[in-house]
Amino acid sequence: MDTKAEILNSAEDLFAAHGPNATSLRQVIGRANVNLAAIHYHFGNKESLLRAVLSRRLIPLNADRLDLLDRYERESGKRAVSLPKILEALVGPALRLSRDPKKGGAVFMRLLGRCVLEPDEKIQTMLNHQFHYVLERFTPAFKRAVPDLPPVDFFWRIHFLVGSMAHTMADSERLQTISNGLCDPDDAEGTIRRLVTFLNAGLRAKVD
Amino acid sequence: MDTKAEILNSAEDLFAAHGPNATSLRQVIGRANVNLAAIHYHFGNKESLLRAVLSRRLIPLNADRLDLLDRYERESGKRAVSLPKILEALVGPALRLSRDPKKGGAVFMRLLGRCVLEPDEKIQTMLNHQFHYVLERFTPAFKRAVPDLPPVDFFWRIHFLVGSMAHTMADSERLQTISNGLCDPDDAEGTIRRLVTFLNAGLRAKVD
DNA sequence: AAAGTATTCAAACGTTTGATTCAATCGTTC
DNA sequence: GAACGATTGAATCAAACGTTTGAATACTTT
Repeated sequence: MDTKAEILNSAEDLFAAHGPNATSLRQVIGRANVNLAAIHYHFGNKESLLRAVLSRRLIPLNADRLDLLDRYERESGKRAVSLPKILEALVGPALRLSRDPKKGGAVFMRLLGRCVLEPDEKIQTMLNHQFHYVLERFTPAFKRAVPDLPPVDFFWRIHFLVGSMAHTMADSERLQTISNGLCDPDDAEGTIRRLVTFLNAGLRAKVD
Repeated sequence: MDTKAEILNSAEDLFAAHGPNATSLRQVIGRANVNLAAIHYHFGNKESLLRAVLSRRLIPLNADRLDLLDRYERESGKRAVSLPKILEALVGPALRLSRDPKKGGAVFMRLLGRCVLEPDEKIQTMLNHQFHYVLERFTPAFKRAVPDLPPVDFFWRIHFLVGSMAHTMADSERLQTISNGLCDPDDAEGTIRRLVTFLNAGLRAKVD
């Protein structure tokens, strides 16, 4: 039973560092100190292994997002939840992953961001399946918070939002490079605050 | 000499559709109807082929961006160029690629977006080398347009900007899916207008 | 037309990949 | 402790990968 967890942890690390497709199963077993056949015994194939790596953290993460939105909606009573709070419920749990090693830490956050931006169709459908019902719950909340935004522009801005969020999750090391170390990606709360501020303004922008 | 162009076009198509690493040279020669060795004869190896595919379009693109910024700066005289114009000079030429098949069209736009978001280090350094001097010219313009923004927040917001822009270039098909066909990614000017509006508001947001 | 260079071709190279096999070993249950 | 299913081990599979080779063909120059 330990073997299974070792494989998951090793795969998570390597998938996050080089991408799932650029990681071989032999690299995974190397770091996990297990036999190659163990992967196929416990997970069947590489695709299912990736699915398992993602699900382990993604299901609780999405639950966190929905719980947070629920809480904010309860607190607001009949009034619409404010846009920053909705954004906080969407991106907060994702970016706070990096602070909690039990939820995967910065490693899983990067993996998730990379998978969102990954061209591979199998990975896409894998994630869409998990993300669809999250977006379904958030969409009405967004529409209440910015009621004057035409649906077309709304979807476009959600698209821009996903890009910023995923890129921030996937590769904030690059930010450290271009800013000459000025920005600190490990400061989760600072990142969340800045991203929410940015997205809030972008989503509210007057349509022209 | 035709062979070389056929290889470039085929590689561009396939790299854009599935990512460079997920595309084999045998797929490339299949679409190009040339011999496998022709790739190594003309380009040396796969990495150099990708470099050639990118450079062919990227060098003119970045020149367009700098030209546009130059023009706006001339028009503004001593005053700072307005933020929407700077953004237009940065994202406009990139998103207008999709309208001009001679510059690579939507295919190259997607490839470029995907390479920006690609984890592979070789691709990263390849692009950074080309993008560095662009950012170097745009940074002072940005700082003049939003002078009250602290440097830390400035870099963070550029990071968010890159995420939105690259994601929009790489995968606006997804937008068509989640919007049920409501949004039209082929409308380049509409996309530019919406992205500039979004980014302009996000960059101007009051720091809290 | 001959010589010389540039290009194309089929074939093979050595490696790596995900997956499979089957015997050996472990842990539990009777 | 014998019997049993669950798990691990070493070895191997066919397929695909990027790259290389050397002979064959096309093109240019003389």
